[in-house]
Amino acid sequence: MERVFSIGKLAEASGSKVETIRYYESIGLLPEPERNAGNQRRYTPRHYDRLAFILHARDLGLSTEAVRQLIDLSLHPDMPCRDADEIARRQLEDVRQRIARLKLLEAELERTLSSCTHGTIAECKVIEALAQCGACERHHRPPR
Amino acid sequence: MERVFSIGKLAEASGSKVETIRYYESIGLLPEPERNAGNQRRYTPRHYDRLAFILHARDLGLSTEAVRQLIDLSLHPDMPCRDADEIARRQLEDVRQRIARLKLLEAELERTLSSCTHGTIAECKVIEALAQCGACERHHRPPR
DNA sequence: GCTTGAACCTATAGTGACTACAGGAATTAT
DNA sequence: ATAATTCCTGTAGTCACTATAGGTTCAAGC
Repeated sequence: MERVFSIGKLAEASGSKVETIRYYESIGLLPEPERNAGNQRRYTPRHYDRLAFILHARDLGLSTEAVRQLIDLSLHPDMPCRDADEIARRQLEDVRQRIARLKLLEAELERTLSSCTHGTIAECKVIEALAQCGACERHHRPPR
Repeated sequence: MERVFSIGKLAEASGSKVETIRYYESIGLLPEPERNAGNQRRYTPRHYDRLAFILHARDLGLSTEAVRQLIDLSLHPDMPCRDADEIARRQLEDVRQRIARLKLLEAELERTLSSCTHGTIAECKVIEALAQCGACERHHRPPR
């Protein structure tokens, strides 16, 4: 007999939530587990492994769609791994862009904050700075 | 007579979209503009300024709720600006955490990719690395 | 003045990735 | 045996938009 456990235990062990697990099942990322006599889900360590994979990949910022692709790939072990590699590479590209973008925002918020002298709203630089452009990336110009 | 312009022109000038502008009106971030004889919205430069403020703050990562708070604050110019300052400060904190988090992910993806030798899926390190923990921050341990 | 096509209108539904709730049934602890 | 907890399904809500349908108005060319 194999060790099985409830959805609550799986949630606890994986650091996720019961609802999230059911959600992953509903979108087909987690296989439907066996049920006990009372219709409750019974999970095996293989479910834990799959869930850990999903959670980790999501944590890394991959979309559920990317995760689905990786799972599909892993079910075809004799295919070349260029595709999995490509997914990771695209993700790295994306992460780097997000970092660069956030650093701009950080600088602008710092600038915004350092100019605040804690007077009244009327002379508050935070709101003023937010109303202006600074290192802003959107391309717009006031209507003439 | 004041210069007025259509929602399309406002979208173009601000670098946003017609639908987004109507959405901001619907959630009360943008005041309802006047309408012309044919029920079409006519905007003034003041609308442009407000919209630019919203878009810029959103760009900086503020939630629409935070933007709403800032707008409310700006309508009370004689209040102390500590509140506006606090909103920006919380946001900076948040941005810094996101950067730190993304840098961990970047390192892990780099590690993942550098170990890929382009064999078959069966020996692919990308999927393997994603299944494991590395610099992962979620707290979980396999079920015993 | 008329026609055509672009831009506008409202209302509703869809997105992603969950989260929360209602109203029960099953399990576990005492 | 009873009470508390956990589980079930199904539906609706979240955020910040985006898209679509089906209709009206506007601006330009003839």
